[in-house]
Amino acid sequence: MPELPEVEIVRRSLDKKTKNKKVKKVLIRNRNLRTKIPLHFSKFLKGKKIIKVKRFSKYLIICLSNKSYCLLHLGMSGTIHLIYNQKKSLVTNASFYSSPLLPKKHNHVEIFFDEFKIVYNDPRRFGFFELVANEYFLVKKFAKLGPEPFQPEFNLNYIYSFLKRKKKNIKNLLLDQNFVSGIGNIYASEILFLSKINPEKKVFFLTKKDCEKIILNSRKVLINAIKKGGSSIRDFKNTAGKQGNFQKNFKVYERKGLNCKRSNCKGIIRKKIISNRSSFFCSMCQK
DNA sequence: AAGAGGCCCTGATAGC
DNA sequence: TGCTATCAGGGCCTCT
Repeated sequence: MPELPEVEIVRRSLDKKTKNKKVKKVLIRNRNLRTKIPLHFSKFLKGKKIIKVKRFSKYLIICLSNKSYCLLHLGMSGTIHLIYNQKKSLVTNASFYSSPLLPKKHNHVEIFFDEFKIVYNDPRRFGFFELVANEYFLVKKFAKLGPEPFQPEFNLNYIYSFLKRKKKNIKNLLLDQNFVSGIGNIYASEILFLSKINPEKKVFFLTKKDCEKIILNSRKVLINAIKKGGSSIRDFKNTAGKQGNFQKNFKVYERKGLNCKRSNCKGIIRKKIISNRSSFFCSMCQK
C-alpha cells in the first residue's frame, strides 16, 4: 500500500485526532506482524499522552508524553481506522465501538482513547510496530535512511556521490531507501515517466540534466499525491475509510497497453518486471 | 561489496 | 463451481 504520500495522509488525521489525548487501553489481538509486537507494548503506551504524530519516510512516529516513541510502518497492506465510541461511554468496553467501514478480519491492534479508538488492520502482516525509548535511539533508527526528496540534502552533489561506479538501474536506485526515502514502486514509475528516463537506464549514464529532473519530479509527484489524498490501488484508505484520488493522475502505473499521455507521443505504455517489481513506462519517450 | 533474488503473508483476480 | 497460478503499493536477509 503505502508510500510516503499515503503515510503522510494517515499522519495528518492521526495527529489531528490523537494530539493531547491519553491512551486508556491497548488491545492486541495478534502479535505476529512482520516483527513480533513486544510484550511490554501495552504498558509502554497506556496512560501516556500523544504529543504529536510525526513521520519520516514511510514510518509514522507517535510521540509520547515521556519523550519516548512508538513507530508504525504500514508495510504493504496496513491501514489505520478511527472508530468512535457510539455510546459515548466507558472506553474499556470494546463492543461500544462500531463502524461499517471497519474490516471484519485482521484487526491486530486497538488503541483506545476516551471517545474513540484507533485500529490497526493489516491482512498481509508486513507492517510492524517498534518502541523507541528516547530521541537518541530515534535518530539512530533513521540514521541509515537517505533523505526524503523534499530535503535540501537531496541535491545534485548528493546524487552524484551515489552514482559513481554504480551498476544498478535508476528504477532500483529510486526504490533504495538508503539512497532516497519515501519513494515506492508506484511513484518510482511516475517520477521516471515525468523525467523521460527509461527505468532500466544504468545510473552510471545519468546526465546532470537527468538528475535535476529526478530531484524536481520526485518532489512534484509526491506533493501532488499528498494533495490528492494519496493513491488507492486496492488497499489504501485514510483513517476515515475513504480512498485517495491520485490513482486518477497516474501517467504510467497500471496503464499497460494504453496510450502514452504525452500529447505528442504515439507510444504505448509497457509493463516490465525489473528486479522483481513491476515497472511501467513508455519506451518511446523514456530514453 | 554491490546487487540480484527469495522470502515473510493473505487476498483478489485470471485462467482452466 | 472450484481448483491452481500469479500478482500486489515493502523491506530484510542470504547468496554470489
